[in-house]
Amino acid sequence: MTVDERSGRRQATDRLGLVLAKSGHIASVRIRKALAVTGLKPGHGHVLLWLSDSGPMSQQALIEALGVDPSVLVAILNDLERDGIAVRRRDPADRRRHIVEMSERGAALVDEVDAALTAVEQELFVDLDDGEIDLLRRLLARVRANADEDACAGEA
Amino acid sequence: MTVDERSGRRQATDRLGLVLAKSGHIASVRIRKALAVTGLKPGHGHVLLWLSDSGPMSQQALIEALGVDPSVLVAILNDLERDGIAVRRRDPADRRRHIVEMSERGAALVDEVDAALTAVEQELFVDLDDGEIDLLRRLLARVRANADEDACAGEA
DNA sequence: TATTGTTATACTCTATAACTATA
DNA sequence: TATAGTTATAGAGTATAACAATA
Repeated sequence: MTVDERSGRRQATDRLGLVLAKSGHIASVRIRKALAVTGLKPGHGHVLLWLSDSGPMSQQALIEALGVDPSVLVAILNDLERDGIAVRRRDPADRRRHIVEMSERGAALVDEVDAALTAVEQELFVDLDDGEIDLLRRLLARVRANADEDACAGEA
Repeated sequence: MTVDERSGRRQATDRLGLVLAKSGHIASVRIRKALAVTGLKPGHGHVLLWLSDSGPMSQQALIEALGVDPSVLVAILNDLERDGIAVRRRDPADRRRHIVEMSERGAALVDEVDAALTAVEQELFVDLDDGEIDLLRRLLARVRANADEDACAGEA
């Protein structure tokens, strides 16, 4: 870490907050471009992956999983449903809830989404070995957990 | 890393590209909120830090440093100049160039920006020790370098 | 009264293309 | 002809607030 001798301040290139924001944005842009071949935007692909991993979910569960605003998820689901990729149906046990489910067409898209993401990751992390990739994943998961805790504490 | 047994696919929570994009966005949001007390937006604060670290710079140099589009930098500098935080002057050696410099008012703001960023970093990285923070910084710097190389190769 | 989902809307950030002036 | 900077504009992503339906 380089520290300026006059000010004793870390340089902008070393501010981890800025570095994380920048590299995250780079990843977002790459993902958006890679997913374009599937006709999906990042949030749409992300929802599809969750439905593929976890099966039918309520919108609330998806909101928590993706960490997005309810209005954002509604817009995503409107698109997915219009294109026949996912379906909303009322939960008979609680008619306020919508259960979201992949359609067959959605299931067919998952592999494309997966391949596009894998390609992006190979580009971005090309010179990291498996151990470093796993390390990065763990460190970022802890950052995310810290942020979630803060958010919960802030709400309470 | 968890792998689904049926599909052999990584779960969404383990896709490093998605994790990086998400944690980066969280950092962006935190930085934006923290900088609000200084009256600056993230890009504006970032420019100010670079001018503080490196002294007067051409707009081209700032464009490279921040990794933004020229039109984005112009908008930022218009704001900073309007608010008396930075000044543009023509380079006498090449009258196409603008040399950008902090004003005294800008210099006075740098410490506030620095403090706001430090506060965000303490929140986000609270449970990482110094070694882990440094590790994360190095890993992300390599990701950024990979992306820059790709971008250059793509342009050529 | 609280919760789930919806709509309308506005704001931030970023990118694209066409332009001016200087070299 | 190429480069530095500018402008206008459009798009993606997100957040806010007010709302309907159900519990």
